[in-house]
Amino acid sequence: MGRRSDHSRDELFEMALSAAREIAEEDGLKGLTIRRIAGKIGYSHGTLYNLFDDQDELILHLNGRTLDALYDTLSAIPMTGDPDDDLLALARGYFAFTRDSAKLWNLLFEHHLSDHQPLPDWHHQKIARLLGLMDRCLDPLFGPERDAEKLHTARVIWSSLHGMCSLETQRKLIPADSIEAMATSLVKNYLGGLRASTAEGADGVPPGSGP
Amino acid sequence: MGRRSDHSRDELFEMALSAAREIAEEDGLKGLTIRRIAGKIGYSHGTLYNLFDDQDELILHLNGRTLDALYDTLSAIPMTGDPDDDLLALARGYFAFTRDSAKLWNLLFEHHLSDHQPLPDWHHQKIARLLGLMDRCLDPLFGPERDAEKLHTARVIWSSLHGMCSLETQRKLIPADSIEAMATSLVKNYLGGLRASTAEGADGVPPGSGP
DNA sequence: CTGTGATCGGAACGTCGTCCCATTTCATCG
DNA sequence: CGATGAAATGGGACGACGTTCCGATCACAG
Repeated sequence: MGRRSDHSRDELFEMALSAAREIAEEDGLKGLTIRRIAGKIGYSHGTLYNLFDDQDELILHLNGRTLDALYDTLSAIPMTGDPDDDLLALARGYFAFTRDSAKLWNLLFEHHLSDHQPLPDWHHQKIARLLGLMDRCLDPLFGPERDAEKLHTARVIWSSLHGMCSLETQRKLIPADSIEAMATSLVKNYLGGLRASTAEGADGVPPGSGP
Repeated sequence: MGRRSDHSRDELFEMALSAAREIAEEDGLKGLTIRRIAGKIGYSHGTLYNLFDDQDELILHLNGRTLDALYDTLSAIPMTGDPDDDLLALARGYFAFTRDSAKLWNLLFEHHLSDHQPLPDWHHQKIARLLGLMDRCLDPLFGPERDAEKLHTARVIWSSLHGMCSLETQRKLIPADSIEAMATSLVKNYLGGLRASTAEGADGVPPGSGP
């Protein structure tokens, strides 16, 4: 019953998160119990409380791993330098990830910290890193002196793609459209409108769209 | 212990959903337990199982009420006939709703039926009704013979707005941009690009858009 | 070899969803 | 009016959950 030297503390940490990932991939948040994770790695449930403060923190770390995996997937996509093509390539990679790891990706949004506690900084940085990938695609469209607009544009596109994935995985956008087609339409026309309005010196308002 | 005629079955149904709504508004999904709902309306927890199959079905009905409330809010917004203005008015109404009823709106997406069971038809119809509001805004942009493109456009915008709300309420889009500004940018430029591409006969939105 | 501190297993507690059933009440019929 | 059956209600029971706690046990320093 006492101390076992089967695994180091770090190994245990990894084993727990790995087991949690497998359970979440299979049964989602509902099946992700402390006791089941502990059973899967051959330890008692009390032991997990030596590694994590509570269930929330465990899931937070699992979500961190999911964000890392998404970043690894997207950052491996080759960029061509064409904003439209590159954004769509990222979108396709994103969609593929949310489909292959649907339950894991859903966990990112199903799980909340209680009392509207803010997420830790390292979590926000993982998100910012993902947004940075989109941001870089837009470099050719915006000069280096227009960083704020570029970031704004990246956020609009990122949020929009997120919404498409969210509604698709929950099957709440029927009759189902192809989200690939939706993303294509979004990128082509949104960037098209953006190019037109900035080319004519307007402020985001395309000419001829006034009341 | 026995039958009470304090309330009819329908009254009980309404009382339960109303109590559930108040609890969800305060404590979200975590606090939404059968026992707490029952306690709030002065009945035992067993009684709720005469009204609902299980917790999932209760939440499903609560979510239905939330969709109804959202529809009532949005359909009361006066329309001008200008697609840009009307879509933005709907977006602002949507944003206001998701902020005022944040926990209730989150419940729409935190809660899943197990085993990827499809949502009931009446639920899908409530969503379709909301989408219809966006669809009607786009009437001036698309002739009556281009219904498919119009619906496609409505879905792109609806999904995008949803993504913005989703990331905002979860504070997962920091540093926070104003989603009102994001929505304005989206609608102006996306519709602008759409107008430009269709005016030039390009295929920004191919009819029957498939790969 | 001995002490000490970290680590582990598992009991305990309160809560949960769900099932079950004796009990009570209402509506209907004789 | 009184009996009868159906519907509804309260609450016990069960297994599972998150979390806390503590005695038992082991690794390691001295």
